[in-house]
Amino acid sequence: MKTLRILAVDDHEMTMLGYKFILERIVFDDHNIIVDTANTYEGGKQKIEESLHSFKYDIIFLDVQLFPPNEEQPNNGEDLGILARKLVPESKIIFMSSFSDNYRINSILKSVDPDGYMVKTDIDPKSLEQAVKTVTTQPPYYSSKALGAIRKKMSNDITLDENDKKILYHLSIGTKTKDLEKHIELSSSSIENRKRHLKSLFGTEKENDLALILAAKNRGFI
Amino acid sequence: MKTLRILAVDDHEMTMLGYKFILERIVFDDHNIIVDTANTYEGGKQKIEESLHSFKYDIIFLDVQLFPPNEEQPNNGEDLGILARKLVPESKIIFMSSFSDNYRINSILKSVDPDGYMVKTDIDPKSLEQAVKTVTTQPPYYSSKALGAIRKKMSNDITLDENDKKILYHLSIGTKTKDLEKHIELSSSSIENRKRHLKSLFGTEKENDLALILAAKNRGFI
DNA sequence: AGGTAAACCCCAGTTTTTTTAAGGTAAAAC
DNA sequence: GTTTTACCTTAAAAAAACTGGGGTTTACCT
Repeated sequence: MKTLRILAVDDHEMTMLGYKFILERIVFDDHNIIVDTANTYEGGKQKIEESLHSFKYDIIFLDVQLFPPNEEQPNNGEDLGILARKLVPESKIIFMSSFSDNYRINSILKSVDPDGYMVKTDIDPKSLEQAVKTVTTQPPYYSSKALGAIRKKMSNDITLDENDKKILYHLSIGTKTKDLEKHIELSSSSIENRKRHLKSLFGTEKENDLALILAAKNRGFI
Repeated sequence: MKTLRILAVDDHEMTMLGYKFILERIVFDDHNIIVDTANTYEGGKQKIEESLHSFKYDIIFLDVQLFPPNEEQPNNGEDLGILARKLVPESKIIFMSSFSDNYRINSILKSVDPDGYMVKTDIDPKSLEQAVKTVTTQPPYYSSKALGAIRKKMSNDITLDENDKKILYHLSIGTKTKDLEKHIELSSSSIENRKRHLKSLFGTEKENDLALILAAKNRGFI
């Protein structure tokens, strides 16, 4: 009887209890599943560091958003993922996130390259079980909505560089064109040029910014 | 009792019989599964065209390689996929292929954006069943090895243009540098520059071409 | 070992693309 | 009704990519 150790980090106490309840009831070969939990960045970090000197977690579930969006917290789930990768590279990391937007998914897939990514609305006992099993045998596991987003990106032949992506992202969250230069290392006319270029790429010439971000969203870039 | 109609196209008669045998035995809600088969591009095309006037196929399984690699055939599974998309856009298309190399996977994901992609070594009764169910309810379905390839691509931030990809691809199939100009619309010195640039991108400066294509393979580009 | 072809490297000139600044117009916001 | 913002044009500067011409090194063949 092997023991499969899981750490789940989510800021909502209740949902985490749900995960723990479901995960520990998974029947998986001759494995005994034990779930630890934490509900802050610091708490998760501590659990991982403690584990270094004893057992190590086989799977770490991480909520991307460890704090309410309005609170300006320095560290989120993504940072904890990066830290975990460094401390315990052999642990499988599965991200959970409520948004299925491509910008964040892409950012996470690049920065930590997790062994799994689940959009929260896809999470249920069945998918959690599937995730645990897939990730331990042949990662990665991506939940249905995540796969949909990934599919959009893969079926796309438009390639954008970092500046283009930043422009799209900032526009999508409501940043005004005139304020873009504060976030992107380019002159205002360059940004305008790129915006024009982007609109032609996405077939929204002579339309407004909303049409552009809508098109970019449809194609899976935001 | 609904009827789920499946068309499977593969040039190996025997493997196709296997698919038919397994697919028709899948228990899926109150569905009755019927599998038609074809073993050539022409045969598949004909079946699809016939279906236009009666029922339509719910799922079409397509072997990417419909002919032995040495035979110079004009049409392969990819072409049949493009045709099928045009004739019956509502049919789900699942590609099967023996190679898991990214170059081909990417090409197919872009040209037809199939609802499923299965690497042949991943195919077994269980995965076939999973593919049928996933594709009918919430596509896409990608088999384990395909997901591995997709993961590699998603997790890296190197963006290459068409010429770079062509150079990598041709180098990987053994094309000599001096012959590259026949396949790519660039001068020989441009190709050399790009090769140098590629080697620096992949961290294989001052190494030979083998190191470059190995690195590119590892990162999921070939 | 000698000879040859391919791979590789470097440079200088050219073309192409990107960036930048400056100035103007039309629409929207206040 | 004035100010702000978005958008466009132009021209010049800078950066990046391409090209043709050198050359040297490496690999392979007999």
